[in-house]
Amino acid sequence: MIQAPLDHDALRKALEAAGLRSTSQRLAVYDQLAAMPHHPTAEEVFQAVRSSLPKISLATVYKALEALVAIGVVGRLNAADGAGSARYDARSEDHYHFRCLRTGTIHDLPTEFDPKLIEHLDPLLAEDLRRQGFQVTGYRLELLGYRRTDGRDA
Amino acid sequence: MIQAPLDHDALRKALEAAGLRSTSQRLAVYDQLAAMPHHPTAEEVFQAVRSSLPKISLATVYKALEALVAIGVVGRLNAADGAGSARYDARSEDHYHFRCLRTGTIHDLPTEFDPKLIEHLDPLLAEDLRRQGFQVTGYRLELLGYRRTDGRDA
DNA sequence: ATTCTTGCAAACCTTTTGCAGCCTA
DNA sequence: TAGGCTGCAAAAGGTTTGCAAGAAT
Repeated sequence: MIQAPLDHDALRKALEAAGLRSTSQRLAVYDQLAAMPHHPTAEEVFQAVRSSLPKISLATVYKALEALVAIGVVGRLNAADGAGSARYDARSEDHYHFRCLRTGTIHDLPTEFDPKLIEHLDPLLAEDLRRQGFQVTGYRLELLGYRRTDGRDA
Repeated sequence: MIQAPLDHDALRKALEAAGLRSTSQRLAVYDQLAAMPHHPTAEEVFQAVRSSLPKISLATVYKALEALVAIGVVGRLNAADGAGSARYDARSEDHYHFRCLRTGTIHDLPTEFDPKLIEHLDPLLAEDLRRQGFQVTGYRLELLGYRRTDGRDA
């Protein structure tokens, strides 16, 4: 099971530590995001959050997501191939994604394997890159394919 | 050195084989794209192509890029993290990218290493994924970091 | 009390589309 | 010649911004 989402106290502290205020909108956005298994778009988060905060606006959802990304408790994922909208992820640490080429949805991958993939990359390559002026600080691995249609997928 | 870009004859054949026509705009877009080392946005391609075809329109550049992606001679890369614009790549086969977190530019990585990374992924995981309904057909690996500022980068 | 945040609407940017005229096969 | 393609302009998403009123510290 992925990772325990932050509770309100932890999230309040994280916001506070960054000099940001903890508002009901930010908490609600985080809660809804953490509860959605397929990393949703801002619009999807908006629709979900309306159930608890009917008067929230889409702009506020964008701002809240931006704040959560800024403090590092939420990640923003790129769109399928440059088109469409961004997707958000309540996990902050490195992990892998599976992107369904049919629906565009993104799923978390179990991370029992290879948590430090980059250490396996050819050390010679790393040396080579450094020499060329590339300082590598992280990586992103995404598996592509098709998800059996049987439920949570659209 | 990466890969030889297609010459006009090869590109004409590729377009023809797909039932598409070879136009000066499509050839020019491909040429400019292949000549740019840091995978450019549609707008950047547009500006570059104007030097040879001053009356080309941005819409045509988008359509040409779409055609080139459709026949598989150009790849479309996702935007940095969901925001901004897509970037294009005149290479079609699997390879790796380095994304500069400062400028957003994307560079090709030398591919001397690990051309079949996915085969190294835990076979157990692959089995696990299949059981869960994920059919993996490809993957995307992107290194993130900072590029020494010394030239082609903005 | 002060400063940050919200919500609304308008602005913005990237990408797509409709259509008349042009060009390729 | 026929049908795809271009170029223009307008439309369509998705995301950001300006600002007055409201909320958090």
